[in-house]
Amino acid sequence: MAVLFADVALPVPLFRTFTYGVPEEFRDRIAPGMRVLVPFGRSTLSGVVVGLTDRSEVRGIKPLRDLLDRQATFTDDLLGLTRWISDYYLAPWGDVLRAATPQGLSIEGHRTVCLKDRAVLATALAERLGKTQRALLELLRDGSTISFLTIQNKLHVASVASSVASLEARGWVKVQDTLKRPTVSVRAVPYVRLSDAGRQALERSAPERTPRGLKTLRKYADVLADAGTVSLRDAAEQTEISVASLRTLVKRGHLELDQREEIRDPYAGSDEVPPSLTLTDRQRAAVEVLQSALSERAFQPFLLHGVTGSGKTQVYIEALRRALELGRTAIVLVPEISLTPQTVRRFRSHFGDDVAVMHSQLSVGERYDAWRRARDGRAKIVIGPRSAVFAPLEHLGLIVVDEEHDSSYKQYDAVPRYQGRDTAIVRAKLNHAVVLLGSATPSMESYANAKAGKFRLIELPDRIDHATMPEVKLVDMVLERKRRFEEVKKQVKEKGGAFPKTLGPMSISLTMRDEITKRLEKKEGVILLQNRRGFAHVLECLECGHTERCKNCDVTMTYHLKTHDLRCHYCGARRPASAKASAGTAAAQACPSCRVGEMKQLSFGTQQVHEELQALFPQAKILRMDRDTTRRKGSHESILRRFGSGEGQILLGTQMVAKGLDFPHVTLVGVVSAETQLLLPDFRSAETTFQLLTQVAGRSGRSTLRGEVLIQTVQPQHYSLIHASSHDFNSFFAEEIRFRTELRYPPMTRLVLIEFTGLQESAVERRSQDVAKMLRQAVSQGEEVLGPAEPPIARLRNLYRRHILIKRDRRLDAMSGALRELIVALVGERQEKGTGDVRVSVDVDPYGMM
DNA sequence: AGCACGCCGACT
DNA sequence: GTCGGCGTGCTC
Repeated sequence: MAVLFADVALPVPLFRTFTYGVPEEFRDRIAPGMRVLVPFGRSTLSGVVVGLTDRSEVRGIKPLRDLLDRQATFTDDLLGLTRWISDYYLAPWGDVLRAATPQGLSIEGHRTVCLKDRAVLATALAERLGKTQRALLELLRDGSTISFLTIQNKLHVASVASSVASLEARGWVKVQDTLKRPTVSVRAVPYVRLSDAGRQALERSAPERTPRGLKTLRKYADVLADAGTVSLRDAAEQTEISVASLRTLVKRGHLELDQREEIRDPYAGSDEVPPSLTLTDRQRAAVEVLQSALSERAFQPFLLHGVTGSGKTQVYIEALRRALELGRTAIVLVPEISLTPQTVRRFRSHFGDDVAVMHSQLSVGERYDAWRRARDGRAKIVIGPRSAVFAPLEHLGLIVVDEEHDSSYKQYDAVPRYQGRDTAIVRAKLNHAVVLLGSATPSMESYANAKAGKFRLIELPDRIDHATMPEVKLVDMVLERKRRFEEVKKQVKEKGGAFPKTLGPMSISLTMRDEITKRLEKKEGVILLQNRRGFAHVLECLECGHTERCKNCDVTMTYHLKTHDLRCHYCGARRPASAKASAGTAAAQACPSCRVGEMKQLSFGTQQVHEELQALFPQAKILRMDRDTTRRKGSHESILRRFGSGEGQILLGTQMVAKGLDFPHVTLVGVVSAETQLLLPDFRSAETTFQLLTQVAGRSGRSTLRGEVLIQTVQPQHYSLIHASSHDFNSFFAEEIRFRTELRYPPMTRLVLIEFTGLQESAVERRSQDVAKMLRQAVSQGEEVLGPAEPPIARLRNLYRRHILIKRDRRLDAMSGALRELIVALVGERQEKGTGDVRVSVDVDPYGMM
């Protein structure tokens, strides 16, 4: 076949490819998967060749401008995979390919303007000009060349193109197309460390009386205590001292500087001797099954359900070893939050430089190098978060998805909104590879698949070290409040004085307080989980713990302060906040269930819990770990190190403390409020609650010391809590799947969420109503349209929001027909930012629907 | 998405 | 009479 035409996918919101002519010079080496530079309208874009042909019907074909690769960036299987994502998640293929392109390779085209001749400036400015044009000339006055984008930002105009065109037509300015090729190269970077002189200077002055001149140095030394040599940039970032100030310290001789070649693999050289693997019988059996699947070289999906501490990672490692022995490569997907140096070290200790790590926190150069190592076959295992599913490995034999239930596998905030785990399964299918999903708390989707025989189920029901599962107790906060009340009453009686208006902070119950006290006395560690994601407003009865749920959707209803009503954000149903809402008094609302208690809005912040704890245990050192305290690089590890070394007795944190931590001295894990998760207005709230509690419970008693877990809740009778406390996944699954079936939620159905946002609420409402009407006309058997409804966060970043939810029967194939056409049209619609405009986005298989 | 084309108000 | 507002349509 004579290669004359190339079909190119471009990053534009169009569900089609474009055909370009292939110039003579490229014909012998162009191949699908290569990136090319093509003229598109007035601009130049970088796209990907997805097909080559010798004939084309298309008229007005332009030749492509340049071939950007010697070796295809995308292998055939990645073209197929991205194509599938494009079809399934309704995202333009070009957008998917861009998301799969390593950052070091993406080429951005810029159009720039400069004065044609400085002499004409005076002439030009003398003419009558529009204000944009005049401002533009002023910017160019000094002869500089500026990109369109920069001009638009500086002049605060939406588009500068017409003004430029007008100036260009009169011959005053010159327009150029420039392409910024990323320059990824080896470069030297400055490193700093404390000099002897600096160390001595610090030793001479007592820490508490540091002279002003040494304050900065002291801060440096404190923050980077045992870090040794760090790059200047990292040092500045971690100490929050400016680079300039650090350089001053260098000048004074307190710090030393040296140049090093930039280390592109930040994990290199950290290899340790691999801990010897002695597999339990269960683990060995699991590996055997995987081994035989690997040698069959056929697509086979597995679900590895192993309780916390059952040694899933060892199974992964053994399976990886077998895959490599068979001459195949592998991908290990881990949740973003778990991709710590610790995790990486674990794999590197076994596979050394065969491992490449892809991580969003790596620099562009590091990421590019990891990508290239995989592409060239120098790395055989790629570890990374969701996006590592695009690792350019050939001979792919195994994909491991650790913590497969983790919601971070779903991209929700950008196109393509793909599910990394599901994409991994498809990739494995395309490559005749084995995919291994692992979790202590499998997602409903995966476990249902296993039960249906679509996945092969491997169970690891025992903890590896014969440690017993911790004892989990539910603390009934309604009872605790009564206890507290009685206690206060007693105090008032004994000591006299007025009865306090409030009972004070109540996030730590008496039971919890007593248990923490015991641990502090025994010098054992305590981990407290304070999940603060409960930002949706929920009303709860202080007496019986009752919350209002939607009759159609059985999700928690969200309280709206302004209108004083409760709304369901799935179907849009609303009703007054309280049946007998008191007319005059805004405060007291009686509970419709027990008729006694008051419905109150719940909220506990991390800060508040921290203060309360500190007041209860003034002598204890409490370490906080949440997004605020771990923002800086390395602070995550530093907090954990301090806790591990016994410097802090209580570790208080968000979800972060639930995952993978292993501290033998921890014998108590406390959950401040199970409700923050459970009451989220989301059909998955029971599932995520079960998962979170099981994960966090696994942190307790990781050694010979028996662990205990206390979960504070106002609904101790809730099945997700009961089954979490008895470590009974199967019962939880059975109960939850019944609920999902009854109310038609995944995995029994598939969802598509359509979101409308805009500055004008009326416009958003109108548009969503119109679309809902059209969708209702387009649906067929087994499909239903819910909404539009106001989401719990009804206004976000100044934009009003509405949601439409489409439920489709699970047995239906991928969307097709009128419904699909309609939604594709929505995605391809112009998305302007004007006042009256409404943006539409589509999310297939959505996760959070807040 | 960009960008051009094209039709209407307000400023020289 | 032009400048520039954004509605509509196209990009191989």
